[in-house]
Amino acid sequence: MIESIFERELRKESLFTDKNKISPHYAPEELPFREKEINEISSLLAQALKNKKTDNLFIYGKTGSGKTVTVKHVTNKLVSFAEEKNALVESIYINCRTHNSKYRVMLKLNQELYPNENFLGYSYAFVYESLLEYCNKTAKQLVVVLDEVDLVKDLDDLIYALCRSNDELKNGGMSIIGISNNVFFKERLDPRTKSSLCEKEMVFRPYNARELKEILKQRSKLAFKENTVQESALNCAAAIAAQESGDARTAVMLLQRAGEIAEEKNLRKVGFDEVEQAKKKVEEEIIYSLINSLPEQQKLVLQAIAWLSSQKKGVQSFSVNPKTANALFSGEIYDTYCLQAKELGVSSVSARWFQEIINELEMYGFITTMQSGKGFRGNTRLIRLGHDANSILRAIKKELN
DNA sequence: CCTCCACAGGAAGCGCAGGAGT
DNA sequence: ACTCCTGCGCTTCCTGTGGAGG
Repeated sequence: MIESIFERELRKESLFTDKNKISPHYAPEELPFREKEINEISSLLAQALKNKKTDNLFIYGKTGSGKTVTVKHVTNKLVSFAEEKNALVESIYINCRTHNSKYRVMLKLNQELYPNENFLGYSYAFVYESLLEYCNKTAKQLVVVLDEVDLVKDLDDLIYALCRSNDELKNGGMSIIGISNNVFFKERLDPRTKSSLCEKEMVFRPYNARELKEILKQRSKLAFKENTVQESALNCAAAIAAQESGDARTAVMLLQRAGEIAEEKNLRKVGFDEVEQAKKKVEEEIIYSLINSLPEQQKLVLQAIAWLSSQKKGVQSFSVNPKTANALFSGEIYDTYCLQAKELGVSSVSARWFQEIINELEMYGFITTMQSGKGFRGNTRLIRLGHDANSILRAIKKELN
């Protein structure tokens, strides 16, 4: 029985030559349609090779527009070039989703710089000092890449500390590259932080359908066997991803899943239909992985929001203002959240902390909020779900069993 | 105009955990 | 083994804001 399954799987002819190369994590050698950006970042970072501090750079653009992969590409080249020329340059990449406070970022920096030592439990001041010491001792230029920088809670303090360190250092220096996919994030920054972080700025335009198709073509050559991917599949995946705000990650995932579906069906080629089928799968996967990383209380609040918006009936019919159509008041969300938590036998947080959760959910892009403005309940926020309510409910249910 | 409602968000502080110093 | 320290999630308390309604 089991052997026959193994047997069948073994005999199945794979469509892939190297499946890894069509996964969203794979960084190809060539980054099409980003030559201009690569050149700009390179000439900026070249200053570090001359042992000068480079201007801080702030990059924003929607998800899947190639920000992270471009920056990583350039910094990798920079470091290997520096090694060849004996220049004192080091680059550190930090994802602020997991390192979301100035302390955690500092900690991570030190752990990268001193891989054999443990800094857990030391005070912030100590960790900061040891970072300075590293620069002073080695006289290196550090390029610190802060990905998803908008998720750092005390970002003003962090940027201030990193910038100020340059004044305290006798040797070496520190430059920051901040990456964010939140367009409004910059406007909310403290003016001082803004001016120090955004010395140079870059916007990554989303890819259009034609560019996405080229990217997919390039990737499919690497990952699939020859002539296994039909033109129609590429077109379809590119079109879907272009609609989803030009996200190359989605495009690549679509083709990957479509390939798997085609294999399951024992097809020789990946076509239009497989991509169509992959679409639903990918959408759910993206939502699921986003929700997966959320703490329990945030999941519960999100569940309440999703539940309310799926239940919402009739109310929007007499809301004259299109701004408020389909939107929820934070008060009603809090009540539902408390109720649902009680039903599950879980404790709920205070109304104050609930506000913070709403803010976090907004930062992660699950919801959009706006000030109520004229005509509605004074000073309150209108909250709207950014994704399909039912998919979110399903994903959370899966999470909470 | 005044008061109340419903909310946003700042400030202070509390308990816990994990580590350092002794 | 103990005390002290720090970060962190969270609560409590408080002030501010703008519409609704008398």
